[in-house]
Amino acid sequence: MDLSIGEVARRSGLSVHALRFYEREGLFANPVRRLSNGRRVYHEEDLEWLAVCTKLRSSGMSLEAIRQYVELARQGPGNEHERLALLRRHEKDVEARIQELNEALNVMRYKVGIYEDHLARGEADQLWNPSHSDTAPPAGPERDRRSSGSA
Amino acid sequence: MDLSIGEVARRSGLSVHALRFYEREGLFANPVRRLSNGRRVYHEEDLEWLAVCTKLRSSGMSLEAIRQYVELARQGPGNEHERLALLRRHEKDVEARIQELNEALNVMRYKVGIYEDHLARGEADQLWNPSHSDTAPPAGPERDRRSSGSA
DNA sequence: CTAGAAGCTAGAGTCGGGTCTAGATCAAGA
DNA sequence: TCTTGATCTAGACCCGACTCTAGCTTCTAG
Repeated sequence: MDLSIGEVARRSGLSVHALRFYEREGLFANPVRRLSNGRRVYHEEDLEWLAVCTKLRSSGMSLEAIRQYVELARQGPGNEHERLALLRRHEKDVEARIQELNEALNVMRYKVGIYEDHLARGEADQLWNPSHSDTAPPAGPERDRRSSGSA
Repeated sequence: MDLSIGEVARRSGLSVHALRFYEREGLFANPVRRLSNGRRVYHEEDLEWLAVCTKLRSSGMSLEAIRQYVELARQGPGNEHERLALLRRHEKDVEARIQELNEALNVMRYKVGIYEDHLARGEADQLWNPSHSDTAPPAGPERDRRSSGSA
């Protein structure tokens, strides 16, 4: 039932380096125990916690925020509202980020659409000429006809 | 019509440092000209290009990718397919990123929901007890009843 | 004329999140 | 026994994207 650091690395997708680093940074929910020879011992629940961690990381949550979260959890019951607040705050951040990405996506799709149109019509040589406006995105920053923010 | 670096910084939201840095990195569509005293001169179109740049940046496109893009554009007509490919590639990346964020969001919402439920029922003291399972997210990694990946 | 703001360059520093190295120890198999 | 491979620690290094500093010049208002 005991897992070596190598095994955990393999199964979590993190490197052994990263695992030791996470430990130093206080990111483990339970302290990592050692064998008498000094080697680290992990268990299934560490893997589960790491899975949660990497999910949070993949959403852009900083190691610092994760550390705060585990610290609250380690203090035991009584601070659930704080933990909830922390999660909710990050939830808002992620929503905002998705929003931002979608906006950028709109701009890019607009530009891609223009490229495709012009290429399809064989007008590509006109397209890259400054003073030929093609850049105003749906709700973009360009304001009139004579601009070359293109490319 | 000429703009100083300070003016451009103010209007673009980038710092003067960043503007000089971007220039060194070859991110300007047109080379930045200088006054006889050595000072940089910008124009409206630079501002427009910077707006596009910052939009791409905000979507996570690296300066390196942006540099590749402007280099293609600077080479003039003939490589439109490459530019299109570059944009499309990044579009795919952004879509994947949004997907990833949404997945993390689902996990977080699931956890937040649990916190709320239990808090509402005043069962908070039970909630943080390992061996009390509450963590399996909609399609998460946990596989059975006896785990403590919680917190 | 002078102070202060703004610009210039080259290069150093920062920060987050790891990654890698050196040098030592330890365990298992041929 | 000897080798191979996994592990250990402390600490150096990396990368991207800036940010800031030092030391100097140049413009502008009073």
